[in-house]
Amino acid sequence: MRVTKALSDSQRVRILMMLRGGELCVCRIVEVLALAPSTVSKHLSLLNEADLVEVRKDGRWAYYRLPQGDAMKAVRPVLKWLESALGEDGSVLRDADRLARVLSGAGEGSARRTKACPKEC
Amino acid sequence: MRVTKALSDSQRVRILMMLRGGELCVCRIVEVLALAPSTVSKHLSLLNEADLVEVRKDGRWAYYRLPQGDAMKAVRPVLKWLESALGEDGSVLRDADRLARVLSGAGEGSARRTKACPKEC
DNA sequence: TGCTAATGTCGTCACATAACGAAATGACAG
DNA sequence: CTGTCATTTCGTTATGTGACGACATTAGCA
Repeated sequence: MRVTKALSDSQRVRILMMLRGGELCVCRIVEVLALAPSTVSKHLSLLNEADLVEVRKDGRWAYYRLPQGDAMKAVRPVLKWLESALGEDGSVLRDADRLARVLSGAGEGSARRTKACPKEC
Repeated sequence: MRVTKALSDSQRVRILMMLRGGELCVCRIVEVLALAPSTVSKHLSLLNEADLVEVRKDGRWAYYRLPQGDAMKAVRPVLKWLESALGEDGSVLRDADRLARVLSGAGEGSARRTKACPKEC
């Protein structure tokens, strides 16, 4: 039930869909979802408990990603189904858009953020 | 989200698992789950809205079953995954047991209930 | 025509959970 | 060591949801 409960919230599904493109720093997810950091953190920890995401901690930053290796095998069918069920859903598409803008560093003073969160997250 | 929300409750998952063996009358589901009829009815209507079950009304009885035909195609992957994830879960196994006993008409005064709900549901 | 029985609907209550802000944690910079 | 920043944890509040019982509905039967 942990998995289905984790999937029963739309914000968590949005996170999973965003992670299809690769790992993301918490702060970027916060930016895209426009929720309080503490709220996003809670969602991520629920997804983690359900083994739907993995964490990689690097310095002060935490990077979340879809499961890799063996763990991926268990989760793959679910993700595939999610994707087909709502892969082209409105909010998912909008998130992808916003994420692209966030990753390219739009809206900030200078051209920073090459790929990962540092420098300037 | 309707589907994932429908799957996020354990009673509803129990119902889906029970239906793998074929259609069931509401009263039998009530008997196995040991919940109030109104509660079970609500669960069934949620599953129905999520297109995870179909209804067949016959006289005063309502028989629920997993989707057939085209609808089945959309739901199949989900059911397959559910089955592999918790097909041999404790409560699911216990339900199968109780269901078998209910269907065979154990615990009643006489030998009724040949296959469908009438006579004596 | 009424009666009975099986489902479904509605209102209510208790509890789960998503959201926030405040404070704790842990890591790096000085 | 101290300060700062990203993240997490904690406590609170508002809303969502599962459970029940009471009642409405509908189908068959006397």
